[in-house]
Amino acid sequence: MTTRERIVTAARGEFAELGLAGARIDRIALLAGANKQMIYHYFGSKDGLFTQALEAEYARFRNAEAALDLDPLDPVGALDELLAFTWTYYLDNPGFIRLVNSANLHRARHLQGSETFRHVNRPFRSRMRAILEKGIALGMFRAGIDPVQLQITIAALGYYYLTNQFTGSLVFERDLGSQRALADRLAFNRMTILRLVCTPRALAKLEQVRSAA
Amino acid sequence: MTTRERIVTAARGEFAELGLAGARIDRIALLAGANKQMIYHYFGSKDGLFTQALEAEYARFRNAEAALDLDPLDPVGALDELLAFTWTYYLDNPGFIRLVNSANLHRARHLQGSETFRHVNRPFRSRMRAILEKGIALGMFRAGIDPVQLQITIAALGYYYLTNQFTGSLVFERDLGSQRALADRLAFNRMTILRLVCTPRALAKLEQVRSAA
Amino acid sequence: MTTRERIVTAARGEFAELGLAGARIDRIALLAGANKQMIYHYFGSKDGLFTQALEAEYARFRNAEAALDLDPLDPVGALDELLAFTWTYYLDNPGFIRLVNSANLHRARHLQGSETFRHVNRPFRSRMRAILEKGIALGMFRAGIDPVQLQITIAALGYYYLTNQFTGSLVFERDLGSQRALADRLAFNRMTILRLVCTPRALAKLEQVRSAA
Amino acid sequence: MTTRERIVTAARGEFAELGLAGARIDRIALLAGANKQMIYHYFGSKDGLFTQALEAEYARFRNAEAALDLDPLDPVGALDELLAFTWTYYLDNPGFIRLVNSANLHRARHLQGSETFRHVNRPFRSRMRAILEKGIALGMFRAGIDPVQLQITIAALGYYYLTNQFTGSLVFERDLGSQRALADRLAFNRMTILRLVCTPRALAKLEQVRSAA
DNA sequence: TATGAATGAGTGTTCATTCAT
DNA sequence: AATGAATGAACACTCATTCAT
Repeated sequence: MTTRERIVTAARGEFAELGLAGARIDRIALLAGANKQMIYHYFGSKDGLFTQALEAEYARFRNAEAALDLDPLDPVGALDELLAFTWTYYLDNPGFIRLVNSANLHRARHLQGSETFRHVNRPFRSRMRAILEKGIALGMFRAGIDPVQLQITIAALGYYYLTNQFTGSLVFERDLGSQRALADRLAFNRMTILRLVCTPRALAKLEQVRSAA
Repeated sequence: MTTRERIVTAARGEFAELGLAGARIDRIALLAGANKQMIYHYFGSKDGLFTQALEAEYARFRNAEAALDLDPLDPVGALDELLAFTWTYYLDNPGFIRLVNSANLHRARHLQGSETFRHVNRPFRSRMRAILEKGIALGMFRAGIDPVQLQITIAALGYYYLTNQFTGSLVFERDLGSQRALADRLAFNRMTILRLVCTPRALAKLEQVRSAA
Repeated sequence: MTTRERIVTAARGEFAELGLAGARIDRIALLAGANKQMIYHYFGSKDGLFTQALEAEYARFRNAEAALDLDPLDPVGALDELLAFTWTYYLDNPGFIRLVNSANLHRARHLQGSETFRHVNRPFRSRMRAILEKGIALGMFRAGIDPVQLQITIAALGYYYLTNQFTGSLVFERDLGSQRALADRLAFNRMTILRLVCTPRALAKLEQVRSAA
Repeated sequence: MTTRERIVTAARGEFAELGLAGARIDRIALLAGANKQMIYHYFGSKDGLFTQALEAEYARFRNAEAALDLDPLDPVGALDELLAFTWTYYLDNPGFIRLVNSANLHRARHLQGSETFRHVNRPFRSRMRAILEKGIALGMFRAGIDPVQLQITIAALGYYYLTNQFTGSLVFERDLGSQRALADRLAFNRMTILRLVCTPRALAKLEQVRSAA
């Protein structure tokens, strides 16, 4: 790994853990095994580094998403897979949601001009539309669902649960982070999405199958 | 308002805007029209102030929620009202979700020992259960829905959309904060929750009513 | 002395010795026996401190100048006294000319908006005019001499010699800073000014007196 | 121009503008279109470069001065020409006086051992003596004037005015840098020098000529 | 209850300089 | 002759916190 890459990696961790204001340039340099000045050489400023850490984090997420092969699946399976992938990615990469939160604390100002960010996110907007259309054609999905709202909803169900699990665990006096709780939540989210998207008939069939199992 | 109250008010704003690390004690004192030393006198430290700002913010939210009179409503109406209230509260009090995010960035460490926090949140856990049970009894709601998961889901659908509207607007190249977009989202969330909770029969009736209108 | 005064005193020395860019805030604080933060508390920035150091330095100079009692002297004596005072002040306060040089390196930008600076310098512009007029009335001074040019010239003769004595000593391979050299220069400057200002008749008389002595 | 020359040229500008401490090696390299390392290769250090920039600056001045052909002029004309040249050179090369000031801020330490500097300045010390002697022989100049003091005085009258024009303009609330003010100053300096040097008789004749014109 | 002065440790950033090629 | 990567020490400036009153 080049020095530059090591710095970005360290930065992703530090910013995710402590936010932009809480992160320390010194610590990032130390973690990256690099000199502090190199950070300024490559990224210009703490904000510049934050921008690039965000870009890198998003690129990783979108690359993993792109690696999903949904084509062989039927629409319900594809939706399911997307939901599961999103959930699992959030779980396995807690830094991602933390960084996204930090980006939004600053109203995404660090990504405003970023071509990289735009470019990395664009491909994923047509995918959901295709799945929905296929499902409608097969009579499995209800018509009239906005793919953007659906995508946001899939993200929301997992993201909110995980990012707010700490206050949530206190509010509900229940450990939202246990293995059991996590599994339950995934199942609940699956149900939420299917009931939202599927036609009553398709839903009935799905529930028959499940209760048979 | 007492000096102490003015400090907490200023702190809620400052912490919401900039996070714990980004907030400045000096600025809070200035905003509160108070002496810096007063902050230490009343709250001991920046973290102590952060804790109390969080407690106050949550108390406000729960008080507003408590003021909702759901009793005269049928279960669907009650659920609807709860959803709308949550959404509207988030919209009107953007500081709330920003502060909660900051609390979670620090893994809710500042609320761990807080009796106030526990006390303020407790009443609201039985409410959802009551609504669900009433709905089930009337044949309107499906059985087997975990009230905690439902409550989390209602929050998630609005919270995620609003807190991530900045990155979201860039990702989807669509202004998620416009009046139109906000109204659309609320409608979408209502649909999501009703399809999740209602029996197929109740749903069909609801949709009949709506298409008639 | 208050902390504030000690800081200004230390700053005058440090800036005079090393210029604005070469001066070190740390060292000024140390020299002043003060905390670094106090400098920012009182002066806002290094540039702010530089401005106030300049103002203080000029104020000292103008105060010393104001203390001169020229009224009992005849015009030649007054001019002489002014010349000698200027020279001696420069010699005894080498920081003054060094600081003025630094101010001019920055094109006096630090004094541009300074009311203090303006206020401190204003009284001294009418003094020279009065001396000249008195001398002309007595037939001792030539008419038509611009008091501003004269004042600048008096300053120039001493200032340039002293501020450039280091390169000058190398250029002329002669120690311009020795006691003897300094005395010679003052005498030379006196001669320069008198020949510039006095009428031939007054000059002749002066030279008679001197050669008699 | 060789890289080395481009570096020295850039350095003269940068040091003149910002002083030794304010100058930036990076900027000099950039301005020179050279690599930073080249500076260290050729000059060893920032101080080394400063020394050579000073030497080059002085050499340019002395070369221009050497190009003056004073021989055909009478002593008054020669003195006049020297005064005008000095003034004009300062005006056209503001970097010169700024650099000399910087050299003196550091007490000429950078030129202490410089053979180049010594060598470049030596020829000019006999010139003034020759002019004075010629003037005395012709009965135009007073005897007993130290040529070194005279040379310093000629420099002082222009140099001080120009280098301190920024504080001066504020002190006198008059723009010392306007075309008009500059012309006035040159005339005043000419007068100062002539009255200093010329015999009363020569002066009287000069003034007759002028008032006739 | 309130205040202004003071502080030590640190914060992002910059600098002249050197290394490896 | 020339370069890009790297560095350690320092830089102006800031912060949460405490002291003295």
